[in-house]
Amino acid sequence: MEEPKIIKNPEVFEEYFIPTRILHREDQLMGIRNDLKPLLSGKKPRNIVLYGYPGTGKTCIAKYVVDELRKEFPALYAYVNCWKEESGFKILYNISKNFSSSFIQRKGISKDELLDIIERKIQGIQGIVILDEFDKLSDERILYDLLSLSGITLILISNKPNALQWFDPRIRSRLSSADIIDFPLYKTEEILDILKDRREWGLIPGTVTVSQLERIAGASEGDARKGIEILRIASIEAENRDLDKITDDVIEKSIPKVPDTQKHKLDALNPYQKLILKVLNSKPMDSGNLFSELQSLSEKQGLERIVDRTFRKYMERLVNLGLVRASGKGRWRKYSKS
DNA sequence: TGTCCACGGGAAAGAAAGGTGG
DNA sequence: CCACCTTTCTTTCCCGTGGACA
Repeated sequence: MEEPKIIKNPEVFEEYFIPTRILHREDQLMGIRNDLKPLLSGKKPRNIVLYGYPGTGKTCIAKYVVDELRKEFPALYAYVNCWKEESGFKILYNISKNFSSSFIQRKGISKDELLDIIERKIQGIQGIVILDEFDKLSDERILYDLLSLSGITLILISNKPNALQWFDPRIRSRLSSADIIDFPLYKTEEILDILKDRREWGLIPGTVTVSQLERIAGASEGDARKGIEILRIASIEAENRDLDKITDDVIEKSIPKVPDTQKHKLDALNPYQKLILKVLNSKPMDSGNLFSELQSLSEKQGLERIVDRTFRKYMERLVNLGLVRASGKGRWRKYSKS
C-alpha cells in the first residue's frame, strides 16, 4: 500500500477511540465527574446509570471520565459489554482479568471464586466497572453480587429508557440512589462539530469540505456514531479509488451503507408533540401555560384532550430527543425550543 | 408552616405490533 | 389468510415529593 492520500489516522474513526475533548455533552460530563468525585477523598461514590439512544456519547463519555479520573487516582477499572459477554461468568471473568495484573486461570474456576478474586483486588483500593448494554445481562444475580461489594462503583449503560424496571426489586433498591443521566440525541450542528474534530485528527487536511460534513451530519439522525461511520466509509472508499479528496458522489454512496439506528424516531412524533413544538417555536414557556395552551389548541383541531401526566411524558420524550430544551429545575422548569 | 402545583415513579388499563397454528 | 395469543408500547390513574411563596 502506497502513501495514504485521505486518511491520516484510521484509529480516530474506530468505535473504541476516545477523543481528547468532548463536545456538547457538558452537563453529562459534569454529572459523571461529580458522582465519582467522592473517590478522591476516600468516600463511596454514587453508582451511575446512563440512558440514551445509540450514538449519543454514553460509552465514550463514561470511558473518558474514568480515564481522566485515573490520572489522579489509582482506581482499578474494567469495561464490559454485556451483549458480547452475556453470561455472568464471562462478565466476572473479564472484570477480574482487567483488575488483575497476573494471569487468571479460566478453567475450573467458579463464579464465587471470581468474586473472591475481585473482592481481594479492591481491598483498600477502589474499582470502577462500566457495564455497557446492561439490559442484555442474562444473569441479573451478577448485578446484585457486584452491588454488594462496597469497593466497586458501577456505571451502567443502556439505550432502553427504563431498563432498570426489569430487574429484581432487590437490585432496584440497591440502585435507587444511583444517579440517572440522560443523553439526548445530538443536534445536526453538534454532530457537525464532532465530525470537524474527527476530520482534524483523522484526515489529511483538505480532503473533505465543511459542506460535505454538513451533508453527513444531516444524514446522521442525531447519532454521532452513524455520522462518524459514514465519514469513515467514505474515506476508505475514496482511498480505494485512489482519489486525493472525498467526492460528493462517494459520500452519497456511503450514507445508505450505515444502518439506521434511530428507526426514524424523529418523524414518529404524534400530533400533540408536534403542537408542543409549534407553540414553543414562538416563545419559551413554563409547563403550566404550555399545557393549557396545548389543551385549547388540540381542542380546536378536534383532538381529544390529554391528561397532564401524559403531557409530562411527552415533554420528557421531546427533551430526550433533543428537540426541546429544559432549563431550571423541579416545578420551575422552563421549556424552550432548541 | 401550610398551600400550591408541577414533577415523576409506578401500577393498571388500553392499543398496537408480533407470532403461531390452523 | 384469518383468528387467537403474547409481547411491547402508550396512556391514564394514583400519589408522594419538594421548592416557592405568603
